[in-house]
Amino acid sequence: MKSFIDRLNKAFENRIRLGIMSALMVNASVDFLALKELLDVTDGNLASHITALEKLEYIAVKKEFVGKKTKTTYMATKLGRIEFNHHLKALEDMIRQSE
Amino acid sequence: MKSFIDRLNKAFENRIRLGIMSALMVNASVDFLALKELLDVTDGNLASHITALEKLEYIAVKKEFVGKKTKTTYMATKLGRIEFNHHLKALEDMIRQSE
DNA sequence: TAAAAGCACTTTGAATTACAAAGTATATTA
DNA sequence: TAATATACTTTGTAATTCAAAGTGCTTTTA
Repeated sequence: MKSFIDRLNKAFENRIRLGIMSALMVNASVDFLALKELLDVTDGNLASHITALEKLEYIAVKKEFVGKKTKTTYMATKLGRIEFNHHLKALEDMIRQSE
Repeated sequence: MKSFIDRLNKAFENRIRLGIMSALMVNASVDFLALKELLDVTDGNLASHITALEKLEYIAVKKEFVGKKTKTTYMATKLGRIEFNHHLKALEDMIRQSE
């Protein structure tokens, strides 16, 4: 039998990654600057957490041109949504010690 | 205005400390061995997380004699319960992006 | 039009955190 | 009495997190 904490996803343990995912769960897409302001982090720090979530394929990046400038937006992938919901369920179960 | 992630309590970011607190929220008291088995961690690791929560006065230790042997049990303090509930509320707010 | 500033990063290095393993003291069981 | 168990502490390392600085491009400002 798996313990409660093993069902928690390590990718979402960090508050910033949790914040990124939360933002991308309620908003179809969010850009870099908005995330940076929402989470109040340095851009280097944000970029590295974004990269971590990207590598896991929990979030996807879209780069498009607005005139000559690139605009980068992020969104949760299907997998990311599934895993995040699992994580939340595991959290809930642990807190309520159900099962 | 405080961002969502600032309202999360760093003490509860780690999964093991989160697990300890969860266990102590639903059980009046839990002993070392039970926590160790519940969380499936080495005793050194568990002890250090317990110490961290103790220093913050989120949990309290009770040592009593059962015959000649000491029995150690842990329980959440009033402060610990308050802070944990705040943390859960902050988590919820962040996930639902309310406020 | 040259300089400054903004955006979205990457790289670097350092501080913090988390962890296993080993050691300790006491008590119990074989 | 030797082995095992409990509840730790100590030590050292590995992993994680983070700020700061640097980069390349674009836009704004003087």
